[in-house]
Amino acid sequence: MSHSALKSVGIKQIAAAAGISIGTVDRALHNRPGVNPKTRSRVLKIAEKLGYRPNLAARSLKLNRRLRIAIHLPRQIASFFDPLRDGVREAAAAMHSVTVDLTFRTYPHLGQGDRKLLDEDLDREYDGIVMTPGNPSQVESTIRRFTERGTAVVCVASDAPRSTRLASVSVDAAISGSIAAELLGTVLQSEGSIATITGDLNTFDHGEKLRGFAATLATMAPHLTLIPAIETHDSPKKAYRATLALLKRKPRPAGIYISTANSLPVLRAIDENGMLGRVKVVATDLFAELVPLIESAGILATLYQRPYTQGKLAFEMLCRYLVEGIQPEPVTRVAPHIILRSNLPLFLDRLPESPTISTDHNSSL
Amino acid sequence: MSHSALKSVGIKQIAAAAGISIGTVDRALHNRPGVNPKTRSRVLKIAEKLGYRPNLAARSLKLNRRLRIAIHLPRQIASFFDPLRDGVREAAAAMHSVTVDLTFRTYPHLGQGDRKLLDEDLDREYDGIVMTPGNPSQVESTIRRFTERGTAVVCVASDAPRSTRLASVSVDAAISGSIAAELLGTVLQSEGSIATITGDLNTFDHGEKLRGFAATLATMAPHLTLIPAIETHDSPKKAYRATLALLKRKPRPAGIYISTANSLPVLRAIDENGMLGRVKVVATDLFAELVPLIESAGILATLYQRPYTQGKLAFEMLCRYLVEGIQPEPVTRVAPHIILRSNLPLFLDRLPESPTISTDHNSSL
DNA sequence: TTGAAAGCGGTACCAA
DNA sequence: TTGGTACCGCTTTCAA
Repeated sequence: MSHSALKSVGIKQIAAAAGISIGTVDRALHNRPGVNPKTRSRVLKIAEKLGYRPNLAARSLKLNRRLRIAIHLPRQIASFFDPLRDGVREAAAAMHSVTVDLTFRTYPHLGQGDRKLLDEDLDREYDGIVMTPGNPSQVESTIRRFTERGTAVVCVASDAPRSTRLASVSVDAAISGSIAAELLGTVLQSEGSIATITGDLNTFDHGEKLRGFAATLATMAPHLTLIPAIETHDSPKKAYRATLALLKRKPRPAGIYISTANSLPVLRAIDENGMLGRVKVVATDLFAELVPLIESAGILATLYQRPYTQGKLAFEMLCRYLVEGIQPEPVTRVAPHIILRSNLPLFLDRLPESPTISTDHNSSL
Repeated sequence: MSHSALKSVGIKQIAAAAGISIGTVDRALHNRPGVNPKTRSRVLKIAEKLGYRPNLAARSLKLNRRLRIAIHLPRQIASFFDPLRDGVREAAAAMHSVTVDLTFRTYPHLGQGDRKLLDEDLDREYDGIVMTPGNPSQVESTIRRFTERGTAVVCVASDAPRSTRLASVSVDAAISGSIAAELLGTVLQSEGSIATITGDLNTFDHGEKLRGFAATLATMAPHLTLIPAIETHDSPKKAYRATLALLKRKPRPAGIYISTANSLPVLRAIDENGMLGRVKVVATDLFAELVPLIESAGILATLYQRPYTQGKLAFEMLCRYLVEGIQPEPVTRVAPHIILRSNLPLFLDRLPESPTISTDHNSSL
């Protein structure tokens, strides 16, 4: 099995072994036209036997490729998408074999202007695109047109499972919901009702979270009753008002699961009612304003979706595919981190410090 | 700030701009002897202005380096160190710019034969070593001798903070302990006592875990009393007997924190006393036998130390340093994953399937 | 102190 | 269908 590759074999040694020229070896190895089938199979066999591994440094030196990749993400919610962009940038900077042209394209909200911006880029001949599908049914056709033109599309943060995207990277949304249910079920040991607050149930990720939450609550915490989900559509005002209404219910909900990173208005409403720490809250993601609330046990836990890691993984996949032709796993599910009071310090250095205004821009690496 | 690097600048462009030859440019850029200081500074300035980034593909093609790296790890506990080795292998396989010669060196237990094996490798001229320090004071001198000979040492899974190691990668042990304390403190709401079971308090990692556990228990769960720690020194028999003795105490401990991956004998003893699920247990790491116990709520949670990630990170650091000369962060702390019933499925695919017998071997990539 | 040139291992083009 | 060769950007050796 193991080849003592003390002297690495190249096309030269293959050519010598086959008694032909390196040009022919190259053509054979790459299925290029104009090679005698017999020669070809002989070359392939020798290459296999010698354990030939192409020297990627030499290849990339010669080809000197440029990869044009567009990153289509919403500006909101910045505490999530900014680090996601950082992850992409970091991964791009680590690419040694290729020059990567990154173009960041930014639209206001999930599902708000995303499609228009994508359409603008249709004829810009990108090699690949990283994007977050808001409402999948609205972007499926656009994704299809990209892939038909040879642009590989990777979904990040949410998925469009029925589209022609190459791959997707996101947290396992159903399990995120399950974790929230288990945590609330463990802490709340007597009967009570539980509310859930989400962004938009049409977004695949959001819907999955609530399905997972409901399922686990039913099995692991049957003493807790689930109140129908509230959709805020990323509107702080709506979220705030809905929470106020929630807290007026009789009986008052014992716990709340906020499945979007947009949790501040909800928490403000809870705080103003003096219920912080009394209503048990599981939030989503991490940003500066959440830190004191976790430290003071104002919220029970937050499920950190590791945006940086997601961006990095999505980009790495896309590049491996474009450069080496390696087909990625269609679905990669990142495990969310459960952030409690005790392990919060581990995550503080990943907080985006200053909420800088990010504008569309182009960076060449 | 941003250079429109549309045509990437190389030493050729610098040479042209300076009106000299590429040979001199190279010498100037690399601080090689025999360059007029004035010429040198002029070259550096131009390189800076042009935003010169060396073409790593060309460099590695020319240099065609081989990196010799030894991986010194214990065989036990395999469920931890096997995936750690996999992480190293994976990272090595992903190295494109260099040929990596990996040599795996394996000794029975942490702190048992590690030093002898290291000494054997002293004059083998490795470029780097990845190792787990058992008792730091015992390996510090060996680490020093390696670094003096120009072999970079990276510690993984535990640290030897006072040694001359280049860097260390491990979970944040103190916080692992804190998490365990917080979980037990949340679930156990009435008064009671808590036991801790560890490997060897001399191992940096183990000591830190217990310190973190004790500190957090005192502040976040003052209703729980801490029983003095039990050291098992990786002996299953000792662990089993100590647990039996523990369960005979009056009052019986309400919770147990097992801070080593060697938890099976403890759990067996608990099970045989019919106390599984009644005594709340927080374990460490993940392996096949633990899975049904988590699924059935026989244990509360396990703190997964992500051995695969640790191995990958340690190796990547070492290589970045050896290849690009980039000084790594001296200390990298990985956040442990809190595995509960609900998120267990996310981690099952990382389980080592068949406990294959691993022998020392050499693999060339 | 500097310049000129040979190659590292592939790819691609032109000639046979 | 094949062989020969220039070239990618950098390092290194030899000559000036």
